[in-house]
Amino acid sequence: MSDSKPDLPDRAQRMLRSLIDRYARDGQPVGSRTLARELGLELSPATIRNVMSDLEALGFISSPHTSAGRVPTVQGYRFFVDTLLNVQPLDSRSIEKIRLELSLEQTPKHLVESASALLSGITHMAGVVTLPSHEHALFKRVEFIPLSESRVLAILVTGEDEVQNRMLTTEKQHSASELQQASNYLNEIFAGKDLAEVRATLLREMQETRSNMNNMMMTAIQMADQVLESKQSEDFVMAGQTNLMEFQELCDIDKLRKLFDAFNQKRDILHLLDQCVHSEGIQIFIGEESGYQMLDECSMVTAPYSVDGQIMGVLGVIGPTRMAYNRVIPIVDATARLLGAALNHKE
Amino acid sequence: MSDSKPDLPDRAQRMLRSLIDRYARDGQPVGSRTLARELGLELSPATIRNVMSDLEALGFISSPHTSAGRVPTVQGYRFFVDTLLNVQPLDSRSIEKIRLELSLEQTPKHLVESASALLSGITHMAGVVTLPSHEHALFKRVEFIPLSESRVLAILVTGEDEVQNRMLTTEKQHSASELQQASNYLNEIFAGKDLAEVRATLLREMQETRSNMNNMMMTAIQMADQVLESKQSEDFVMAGQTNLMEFQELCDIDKLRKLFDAFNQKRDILHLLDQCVHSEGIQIFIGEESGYQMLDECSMVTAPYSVDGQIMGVLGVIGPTRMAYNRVIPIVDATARLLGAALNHKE
DNA sequence: TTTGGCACTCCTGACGAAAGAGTGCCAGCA
DNA sequence: TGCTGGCACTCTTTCGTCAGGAGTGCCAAA
Repeated sequence: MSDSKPDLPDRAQRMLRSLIDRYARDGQPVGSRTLARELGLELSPATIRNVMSDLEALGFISSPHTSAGRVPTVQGYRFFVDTLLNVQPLDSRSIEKIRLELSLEQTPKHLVESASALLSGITHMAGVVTLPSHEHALFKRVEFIPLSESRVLAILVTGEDEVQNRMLTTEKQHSASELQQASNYLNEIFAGKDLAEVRATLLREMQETRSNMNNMMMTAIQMADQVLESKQSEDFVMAGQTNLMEFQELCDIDKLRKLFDAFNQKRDILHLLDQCVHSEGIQIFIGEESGYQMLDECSMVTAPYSVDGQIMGVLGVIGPTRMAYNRVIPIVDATARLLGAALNHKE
Repeated sequence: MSDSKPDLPDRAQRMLRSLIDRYARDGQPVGSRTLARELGLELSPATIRNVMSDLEALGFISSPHTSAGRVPTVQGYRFFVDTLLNVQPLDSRSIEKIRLELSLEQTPKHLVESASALLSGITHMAGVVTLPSHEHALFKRVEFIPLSESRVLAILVTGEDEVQNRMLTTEKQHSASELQQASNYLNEIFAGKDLAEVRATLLREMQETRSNMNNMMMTAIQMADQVLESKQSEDFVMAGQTNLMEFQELCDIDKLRKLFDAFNQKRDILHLLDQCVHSEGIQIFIGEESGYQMLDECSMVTAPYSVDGQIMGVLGVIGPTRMAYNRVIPIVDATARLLGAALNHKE
């Protein structure tokens, strides 16, 4: 049964699990007596103390001061999460609730907002979802609208009628009909193709000798290149930040401020989320592991979400390190799947 | 000199002003001795006490408990702001700094963000700016792009090349050329007109007998109506929320949470800002005056900003009730003007 | 009208004692 | 050898008390 990691006796494992469990519930250091009761086994506090001493020696728990109970360390959580966490799949009622909620939303943007609200609502922590990447959206059509001598408005319609506007500045002036021809040309050859592929093709064409290209094609390709080059700056949506104020470990106004500043700045959080994009499944940062000081007492559980096997973005939950990982992980996991599915339906 | 409000002796006024001033600085109740020193006049604390007693009777100040100093009440602030506040215009260096900062931004959206960052940065409180209303933007052109049987993408370009997308659903299917004709027609007759005016005209046309209208015109008008009807939901941009955590009176985690929830929800704040749109100048809500509980210990100073005499939106500052109004008001005022001017230049 | 004086109230911070929680260690027991 | 009860010890938390400080209100005198 227990494919126990090297040399941690079964009993110690169970105790670590119990301690983490209890600490998750009330955030107080757990003492030997409490743990004895918690554990249910017929063991005296003294025995528990011996094992706790071992766990402390291994660096899995520590006590804030001599006469306090023990608290899991980051290493303790890491071990717990990596080797002795067993996650049940989310119960079907919850899944149905999420699916229903998501099914009400129409646009990807709304879906993403709804997903982050769900994450925060269900976990009582902060939910975060990156906007779906457009990198692998399908090219549907493009239109060019001349606005002034040197400015052209490009409208790119992708996949499920997602629209993006780009303002282009051109050296020479293009007539409306020229632009019309260009867009017709592009729409014809690229419709239904993957945006990344379209871009690759464009680059290739621009490299090749231009002699055998007529004026119209030149225009078309140059403009399309401009449209595609400005990679949509990544962004994310957040909900339930204020839930984090409920946890005593974050009630310190100074920590709180650092945290909220990070949320507003977005840059650091985005960077962290980026790291999770290609993690192929649940990713967990515990406390200081993230490398960002403002997340010191926090953990982040993320999962990428994808459509048709293509990863579109990441979603997750940010909460105190003592969060109930076994509860949060299935929620994040399910939400990622369901968001992917919901995006797929609209597509 | 002093156009003193009925029956408040000059000296009492000066004392109230001093007290408010001092309280703004360190947030502690002000006692008679402190005030005596603060005031500079050669008056003994006992005298001060007598006058303070009068001010308390008038409801302008109150003491948290017997042996504490006095604190201005909401009525006290109201009186102060209404009748004995003299605001100097903002010094020209600060003005230049704001102007410069705003001049770097290109789009209205960026301008608004920059303005709110400036407000929060200069005042060390929270800055808030509503997005400019499009109600009176100028119609530049509209394009219709058919996407599927019943879905048409409408692109509305206004004023200084601001672009809005709308997805329309139509009963009957329109061909590309039909749509082209419709947009040509609309662009021809409405170019350069005020959006509100355009909408009014459209409504009128729809009322009139439709017999003398050809198919194309019908299409055009119906579609245009759809484009314009969905009034852009108002929104605002905020910056420096976390500055508010610095003030002890807001360090209570519970108050803080209510406040930040309100910021995230946006609805209530938006409603408040709405009330300020047509106030023709600086508007100040002090503490509970706003009617919203979460702003109990807070005040809000706002000013509408306008372009060519048309009010485009509101901006302001949210901070603790004890903020230095005489410093904040000129900042809000100047920023409103400068934002208006900056928007004008881009237009 | 202003002022100094005085008694009074209330908060605040310090100190110490007691209580409580938890630990480590040790000796005894199965 | 592993578990247990017991015990001394440590450290935090809580509570009450107490003194000090800040501020008030009132009164009588200038």
